[in-house]
Amino acid sequence: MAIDENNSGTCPVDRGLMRVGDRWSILILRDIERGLTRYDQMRTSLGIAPNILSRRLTALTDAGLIEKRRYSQRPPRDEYLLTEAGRDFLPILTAIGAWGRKYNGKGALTRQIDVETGEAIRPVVIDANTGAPIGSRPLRFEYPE
Amino acid sequence: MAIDENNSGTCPVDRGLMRVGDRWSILILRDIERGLTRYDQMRTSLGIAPNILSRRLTALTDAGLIEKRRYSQRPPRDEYLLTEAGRDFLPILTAIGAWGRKYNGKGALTRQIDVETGEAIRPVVIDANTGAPIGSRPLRFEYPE
DNA sequence: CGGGTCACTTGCAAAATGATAGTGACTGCC
DNA sequence: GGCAGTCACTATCATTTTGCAAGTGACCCG
Repeated sequence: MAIDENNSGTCPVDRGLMRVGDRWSILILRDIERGLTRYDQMRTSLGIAPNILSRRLTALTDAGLIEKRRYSQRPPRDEYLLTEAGRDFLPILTAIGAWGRKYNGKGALTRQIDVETGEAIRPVVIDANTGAPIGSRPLRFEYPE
Repeated sequence: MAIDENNSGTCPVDRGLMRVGDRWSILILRDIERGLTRYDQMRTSLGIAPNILSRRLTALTDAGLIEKRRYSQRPPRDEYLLTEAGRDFLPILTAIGAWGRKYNGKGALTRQIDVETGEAIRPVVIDANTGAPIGSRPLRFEYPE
């Protein structure tokens, strides 16, 4: 499916996926979060073909999730950093990770540790209004118009 | 990228994406959540080609996120329902939706309303240990071995 | 000057996706 | 009983995307 440039309907999920709707993009964001901000670091970490990596980095830059920053003039070297939108997406990564651990977690897995408490985080999506986990209270959809 | 059948490394995000790492799969889960559980409902809602829809439904069934249930013997009619793993993924959808609304929310969008309070939900990913939103406290990665 | 690193681009093959048409099992209508 | 219509697909083939391998250009280091 081509990524839809003109907004596709009224679904906010769809709007989100317009920007990060493929596997490589999400894996790239994960790598940047882990500190792998340079082209070759990502290429070897992901095992991705260089042309595909270029394309995805350009797409993520255009989508406003990352930006290129020159960290060395000579030789010219760039790194890719998260923008605010990109950083805002990271909690979703941890939620996907928690789900992946639960349903496909055979073997040893990387964990994220809260530096202060020393404990592994347990990501949960809640409704900030009620504090209740999503799924624990009945919801309904409200469609515009 | 082909969906990797043998587990790819120690990253739980990767493990999660192995199962739902494409746009259509996520959109299908969203549709089922909205009550569109039948083949033709999804096909018209998504505007997806029938062969692709079949393939995705089979993949999601194999991945254990949905299951086929016969709701009519004559004529033979099936619907697709979420499994526990599928329902567990839904909060991530709402988080993606919240992100999509924030960063690509031009125009009227569908919202989810808490039936009891009547208010639109505001999904946030928190760490169940500390109650703090992910991103508000420093974390570090712990790699196995 | 001859490697070596980094960050790519180019060309081509392989795989996935998408459009369109067709199939099979029925129901409901006249 | 015949024919249109619905639902849930499958089959075929064109298009698009992905992936591999090789090459390029800027630079540093000995």
